[in-house]
Amino acid sequence: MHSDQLRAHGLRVTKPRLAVLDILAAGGHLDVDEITRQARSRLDSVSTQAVYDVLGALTRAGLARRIEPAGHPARFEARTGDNHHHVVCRSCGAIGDVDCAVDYTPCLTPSQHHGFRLDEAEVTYWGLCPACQEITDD
Amino acid sequence: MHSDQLRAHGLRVTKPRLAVLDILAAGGHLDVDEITRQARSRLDSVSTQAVYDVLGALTRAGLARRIEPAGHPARFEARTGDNHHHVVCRSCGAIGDVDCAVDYTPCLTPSQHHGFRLDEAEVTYWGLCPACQEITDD
DNA sequence: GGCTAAAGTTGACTCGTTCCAGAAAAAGTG
DNA sequence: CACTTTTTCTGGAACGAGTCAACTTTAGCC
Repeated sequence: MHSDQLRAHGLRVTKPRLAVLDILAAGGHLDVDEITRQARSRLDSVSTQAVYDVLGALTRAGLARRIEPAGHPARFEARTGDNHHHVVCRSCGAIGDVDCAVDYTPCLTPSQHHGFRLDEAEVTYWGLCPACQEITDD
Repeated sequence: MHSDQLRAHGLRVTKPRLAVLDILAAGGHLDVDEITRQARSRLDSVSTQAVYDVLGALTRAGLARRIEPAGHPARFEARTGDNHHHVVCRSCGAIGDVDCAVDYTPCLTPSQHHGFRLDEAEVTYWGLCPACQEITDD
């Protein structure tokens, strides 16, 4: 149950949180608007702020992951723990998952690090999704 | 001369464009604010809008590259043509360059592409820059 | 030098997001 | 069950980054 997940991370179990967690668990990369809409269809009502709060809490707890593709509103996905990456459509912002291409993460070991203490390597593939290709091609 | 670069890309040579191109050529990863400030110190005056327009034109022409780290304002760098990546400080947004770790770009050939037509692979390393480490550590 | 399209100016405005206050409602604890 | 603390609510205001639109200026070409 998702309630256990919440408790395990020291978060209180509330309806909005369960709803959002449920929505994210269903898969996909949703923006705040979409999450809010879906949450409202499950509960009688949820405030926009509550959704932002919940997403913030889940992200901090590591139960959700925030994806912020340049030029598009932020999206969230259930964090599966694996180190996967994303394909983003330049035109509509659609997102797809991509497993790390190589076994060993070439990612986390850059040649130079300028003294930075690194904690994550993010890979984003940019292109056009099938739907947007059709529109552009015609 | 930078005027030639502009002309070569079909762009008219104007004072704001030369100034911005000059500033970028000096190196670094600057945000619009900083570019505007530097441009104003070279010219009598430049509108914020003009700076955005110029940066847009330069980016479209391939003379500049836009970097947009999640949670930080966009930054621009002179495009050197090589396929390098960036280290970004989570705290202050400072950016450093990193050459592609591997010779063959493992980057551009993800295992799955969901039908997307890809044109770029972006790698961002997240961490704390030396300065911010000190503040956090203490 | 004069013409025309491209580039710049100005100011209002959008968008996604955050913050704020105070009141109400739940959740966990003893 | 009563109590304390967290979370949520309503609603509004504010934010920074960036965009739009109408008008003026300027670069490049004859």
